Amino acid sequence: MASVEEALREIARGAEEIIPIDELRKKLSSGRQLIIKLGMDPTAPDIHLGHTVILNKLRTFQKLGHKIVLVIGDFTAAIGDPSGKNATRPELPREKILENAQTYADQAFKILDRDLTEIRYNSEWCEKLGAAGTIKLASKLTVARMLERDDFSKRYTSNQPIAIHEFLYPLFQGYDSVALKADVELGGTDQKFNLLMGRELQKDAGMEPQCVLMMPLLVGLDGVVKMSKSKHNYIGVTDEPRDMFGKIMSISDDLMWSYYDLLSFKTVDEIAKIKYECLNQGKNPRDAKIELGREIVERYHGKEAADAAVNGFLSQFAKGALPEDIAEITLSAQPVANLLKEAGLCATTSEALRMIKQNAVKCDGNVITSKDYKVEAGTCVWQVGKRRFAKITIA
RNA sequence: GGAGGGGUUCCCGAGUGGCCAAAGGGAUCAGACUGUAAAUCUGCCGGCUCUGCCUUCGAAGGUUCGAAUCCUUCCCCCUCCA
Repeated sequence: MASVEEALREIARGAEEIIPIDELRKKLSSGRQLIIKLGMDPTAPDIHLGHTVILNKLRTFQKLGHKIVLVIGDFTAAIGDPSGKNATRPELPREKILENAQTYADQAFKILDRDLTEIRYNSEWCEKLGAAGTIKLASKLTVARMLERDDFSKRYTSNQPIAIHEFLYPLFQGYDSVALKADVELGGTDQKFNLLMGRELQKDAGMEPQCVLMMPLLVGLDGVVKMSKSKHNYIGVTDEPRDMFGKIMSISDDLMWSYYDLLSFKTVDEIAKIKYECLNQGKNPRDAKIELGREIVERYHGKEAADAAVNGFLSQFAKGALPEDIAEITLSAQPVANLLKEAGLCATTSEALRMIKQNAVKCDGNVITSKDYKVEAGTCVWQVGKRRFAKITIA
């Protein structure tokens, strides 16, 4: 059994903020099994690397023997977490929410120990509240307090709509903590308001308030906003190995260091060493990125797939070779633009024509310069841009 | 309930009767340069049977030779007053 201080150091690693740290120390010292809560909003089915930052941290708690409770927000999903949003979220149909929740949980178990994890749906206790309970809950907070929230105040001052039900989200999330008697709740920094709500409601209910641990938000592939499904800047844990690796290779060097800190299982010292080598000893940052990519792909797909992804990448982009498995398709003779559309290389013929005009289309390595290019019978490898390939046979 | 402002192509945002597939910026995509990095430069940026044609400016009607722009009704958002 690790000492309390050791445990605390491990828990605090990479964390943005722990509120309040003294209470957490006290809870850890008590020797009892703590209830660690993580809420999940099942509005999108795929877990991406941004989510894993927190899941990795949950795993740390698991290793220390504490109990993880994943709260699937099937009830609150009807609201949609307004955190960090600048718009009201669309409502999801019930069956879609449950389906997402299932997929979500399955993916979480790529990281978490299934035997030490409990999954609860918050409709279990939220539905029992009924209208009367909800009104009582809503009485705990003032509108002024609610408008202190950064995302709400921004929307409010910029004349964006805020629906009343969005105010209920933090309250229900806080109520989850009451229902579960949570000791610690994890979340991203954007969850601060919601997480603290749990503390307030627990105090109000006369129980020991939970501690709050916030992890930094992982920045998405664009290098600007946080990784999220809706921004299309994410790396999903179910992404194909080659895709996953390619996405990691496409991030900027600055972003890479942030990914190292939040995603790598290497020790802080090991990461510092790699960084030093790149900055002072002429190590190519590309190689550091390859190492990171390999580690992450291996975590979700195994060593063999990781090796294949790395090698495929090197031969395709560093040496200019063709990728290994190119989709094969047989089509009838037709104008080039239509051919590219039919083969799925371009979304529309207009796009295909544009690509041709921009010298982005190649047939067996030769740039196609005219839309009037005569397609001949036989098999050729067609390429659009750097990464779209198809082997087309003209019947 | 009253008064006023507003809904434009992925996003922001110009556009008040023809020169509008619609300025400008962002994102995406492509080309150059590279480490498929970033930055930078260039181009593209509704669709099609592509020197032309078709569909688009909250929705539906209408006026007009011609409407994103004018009129009518409806839907939605915001602000102030009550």
